[in-house]
Amino acid sequence: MSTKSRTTIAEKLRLKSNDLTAAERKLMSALFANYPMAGLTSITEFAREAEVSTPSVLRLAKKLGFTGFPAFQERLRAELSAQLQNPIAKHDRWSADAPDTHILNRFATAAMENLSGSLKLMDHRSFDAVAALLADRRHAVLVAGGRITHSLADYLATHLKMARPHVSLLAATPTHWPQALLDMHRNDVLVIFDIRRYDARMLEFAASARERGLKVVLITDQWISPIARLAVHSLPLRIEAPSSWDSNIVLMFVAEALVAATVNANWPETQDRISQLESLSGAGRRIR
Amino acid sequence: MSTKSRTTIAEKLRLKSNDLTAAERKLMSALFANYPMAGLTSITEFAREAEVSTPSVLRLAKKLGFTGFPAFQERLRAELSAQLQNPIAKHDRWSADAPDTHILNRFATAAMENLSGSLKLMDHRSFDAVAALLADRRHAVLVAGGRITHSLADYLATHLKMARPHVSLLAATPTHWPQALLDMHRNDVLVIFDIRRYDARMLEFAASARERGLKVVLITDQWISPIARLAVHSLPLRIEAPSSWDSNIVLMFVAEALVAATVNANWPETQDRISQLESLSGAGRRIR
DNA sequence: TAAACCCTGTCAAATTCGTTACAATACCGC
DNA sequence: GCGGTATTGTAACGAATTTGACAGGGTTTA
Repeated sequence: MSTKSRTTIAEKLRLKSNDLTAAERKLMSALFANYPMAGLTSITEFAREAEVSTPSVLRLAKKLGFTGFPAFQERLRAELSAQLQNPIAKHDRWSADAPDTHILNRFATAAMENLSGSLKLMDHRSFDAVAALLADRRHAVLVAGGRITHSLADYLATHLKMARPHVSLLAATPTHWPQALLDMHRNDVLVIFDIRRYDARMLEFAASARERGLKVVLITDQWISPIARLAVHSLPLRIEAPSSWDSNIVLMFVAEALVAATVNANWPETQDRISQLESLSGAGRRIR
Repeated sequence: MSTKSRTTIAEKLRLKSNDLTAAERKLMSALFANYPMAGLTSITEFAREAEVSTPSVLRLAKKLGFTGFPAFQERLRAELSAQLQNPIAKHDRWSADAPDTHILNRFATAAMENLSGSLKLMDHRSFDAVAALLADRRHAVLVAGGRITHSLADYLATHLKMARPHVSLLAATPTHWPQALLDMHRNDVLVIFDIRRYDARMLEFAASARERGLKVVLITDQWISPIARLAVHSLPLRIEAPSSWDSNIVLMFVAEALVAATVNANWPETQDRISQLESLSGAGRRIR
């Protein structure tokens, strides 16, 4: 991306260190003492820190080729920002020979940004709390999704069913929703996927579920569905994509991570359950 | 060092995330997208970045308990400064404060490796060829998935249906499969998701489809399903995960990218189709 | 030693920033 | 529907910052 990686301010300073004046050296050493944070305050404070006058700071900035102090500061910020980026974010080329503009690469970049953005947005303690709810076998779990997210709900339910009993998937058709609540009881868990174009009927359903005493867990986007107010835990995620639709990859990411956490929480029983499942389905039909 | 480790702004935000207003969420999201640098510019620029007004920024700062924006900013700088001092904090930037061993971070790493591995494994020309097949409206498309991948097939079919006509999803139950072929003709396209624990019945089904003259497209894992021998195009992907199951995130990635490519290939018609869809579903029921 | 030059700080003008007050809008319950 | 509350943006004000002009002081060179 940024093939033209310009020299950093630190380098520039070292290069020019020989023809710096006394006041400028003071500034340089003050900056290096706490690089680059010292330069990110106001020009006044930076000057006071280095015990020089404000115009001296300005002169240094101009000497380094900037139009003014704000420009100098912006460069410092950019440097730091680049340095803070995820190591993984620094990919040169995703797909060996496809151009950067190829849709695969554009999607890969978006997916990556969504993923790291989501991890920053999401509270890992909420995640742990949700995983704990899902791991508690005393209470049933119902998984719900809207028009787009129904297949995600399906995915989560399918995997959860392998890990524990009493897991069900809410039907795709709203007319069947009320009866789903019939078999759910107080403190059972309802996991809802709801992303923008928030579904009004899903909100109503969540409200009835909550009235019945269910614990509502919400997996939503960065704009956060109104269901959040009813939920005991909300996991907000980033879902932007370079297309007409959003990308639901991070939803699946969370679904998989939740399943893994659930499995880990109760490994012995789960292992037993899985091996039983193996023998049951293995007996049914032999491959090849 | 930080004996008085006060809560970070990131934590404060997450704690309050449930009673933030829409504008405040925009700010939160913008801040996390580039944390904490986004908040270290002027209030004006930060507001513009998040697409809210400057007073909204101020209100958020006050809501978090600061006397004003400069106080808020100073705290961000202090955090950053502390973080830069200890190198350990640097790497663990995935989920702001979760340890590297946390399952979220382990999964994120795996997902990224799978993604970049898949892009290297996959030939982008095959991808383009598949996208072209899906974009050709003269031929119908049938999407199929096995026990685990059925929800992925569902996902792809749901999105493809929005982009073009004549898309169907193969039922989850194998007994219904034969009749699905009845309505398919020569040169129609069959997209199959098949990952390890390859399904023998799916192989049979692919064989009959091919006999009938369908073009089989396979989306599979790095060990490559036997269906590949019958397929005109195969997209092999990496699906390893730090859990008992594989990760199907990259399958969804490919599904989304294929949809985007299909849409792009035929934008005018698709746009028309989507707006028709909008008005139809809007007319059908009014929200609230 | 004196003059020329460079460096540095003080001061004030211009700009930008942060803040407050107020009005418009959206949202909610009845 | 309708009134009340909450939320958001616009506009204006005061404060702080940035910048340019100027003058004092130090150093070098003839």
